[in-house]
Amino acid sequence: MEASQDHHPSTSSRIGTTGSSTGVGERQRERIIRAATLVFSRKGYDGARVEEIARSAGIPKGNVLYYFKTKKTLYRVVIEQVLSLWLDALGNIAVDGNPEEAIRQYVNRKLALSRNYPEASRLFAMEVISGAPVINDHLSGELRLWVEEKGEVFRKWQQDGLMAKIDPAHAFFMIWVVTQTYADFEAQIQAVTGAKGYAQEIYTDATGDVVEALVRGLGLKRDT
Amino acid sequence: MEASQDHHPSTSSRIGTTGSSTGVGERQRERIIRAATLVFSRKGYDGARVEEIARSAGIPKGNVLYYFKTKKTLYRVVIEQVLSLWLDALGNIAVDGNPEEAIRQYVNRKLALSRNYPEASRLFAMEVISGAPVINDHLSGELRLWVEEKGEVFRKWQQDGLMAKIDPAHAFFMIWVVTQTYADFEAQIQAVTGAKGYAQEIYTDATGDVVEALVRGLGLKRDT
DNA sequence: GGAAAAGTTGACCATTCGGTCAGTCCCGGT
DNA sequence: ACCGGGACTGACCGAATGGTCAACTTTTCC
Repeated sequence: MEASQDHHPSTSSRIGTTGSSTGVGERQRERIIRAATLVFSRKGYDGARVEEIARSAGIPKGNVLYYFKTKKTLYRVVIEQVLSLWLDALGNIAVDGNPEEAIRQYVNRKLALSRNYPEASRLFAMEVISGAPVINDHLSGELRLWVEEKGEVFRKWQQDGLMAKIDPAHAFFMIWVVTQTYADFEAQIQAVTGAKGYAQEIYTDATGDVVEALVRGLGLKRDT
Repeated sequence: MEASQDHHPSTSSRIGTTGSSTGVGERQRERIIRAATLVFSRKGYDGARVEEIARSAGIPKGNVLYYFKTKKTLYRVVIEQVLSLWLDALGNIAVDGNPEEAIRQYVNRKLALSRNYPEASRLFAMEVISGAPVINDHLSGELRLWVEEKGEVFRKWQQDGLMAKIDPAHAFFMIWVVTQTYADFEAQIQAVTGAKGYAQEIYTDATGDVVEALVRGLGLKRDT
């Protein structure tokens, strides 16, 4: 909940309302953002059509452009929201406590994220595959710092013999990519497994195995 | 090397030539396919522009449409070529021999693939994230069969206590996604690690760690 | 050498796209 | 009742897009 950078309607008034509704068309804004996330996540920025976003939101195209002056503005807002969701979920990895439990929790948290917001995960993946033209700065800024910081924790664990000696950054890549697979490659997994009730079945089945495999792969031990 | 389904020029004559050049414009065809792979892998089908593909191939747009009647035809050819590359690389996992070595080889083979053909990997990822509208049949057909078949091998290993008890399909997902990360998420990895000579540094550094982590994660043992 | 086939090109067309805009609707305040 | 402004809409515009085509050049084959 942040990231506004546009035009006429925004979080400007909001003070003068009766007190109950938080902004009149604020609902519309979120409707549009939700629809845009969906379309952008499937087609990418260039492939997405404003009118399709509008249709998906159930409103005319003109109305979309009323809230977001340009397609690019809308994309920025959407992807920045997705990114902040992603970064928030990175959260804290408990420095103390035992590594195994810490990572187990972290993995589960990320797994839940891509289960609950698969479109967000896909949009993020799309952006990165496209070369991250929009969020590159965020990646080499905030994310990089986060990795360096948390990487130190990994290094400490490794020195204590509680974690396999893997370049911390690559350990993160491995965790991230594995947890996101089930959202990003849903189509492939669905095709291969022939799953019907995808959301429920797969996640429940896979979660356990995957977490264990990761913990094992990273050689995480319980602090004694 | 197959997959032609278009228009006038194709692998029609080829017999009558002097013997040296295998078709005159056959080079062009491949030029175009290479360029198309690049553009499609960054923008996806809808986002890619025929003219951009043409520019990337260094020829006028009209010439591209001469070899491939429509954008869709070109995309089909390109992605089917990528898919066959992918499926070929699946190759055989040695049924006998020790599991650890078998998977180690398999992972290394896939890792090499995404190092040598990162655009192919990205294009495949894009297609799947978009919902695999074109290759869905292939995935639920050939790929699914392959997984079921090779999954049996995994199950046998598991019964012999040579592999952790993970749903075989998910074991494959894990292997695939980890090996593809370095191609698909290159932008992110580059941003986070600040790597300059990406292609060389990262792959050399990561390969070892990743392979070990996977082998460990899948609980693979050497047959004794 | 010459004609047919294959290859190449820029001009051109219909459609679609992102974005603008004038005008309408709906609301609370006075 | 009336006003003013935010919310909304469909018609519209210029630019870009996928695709066609007729003219032209090159290659192939007898």
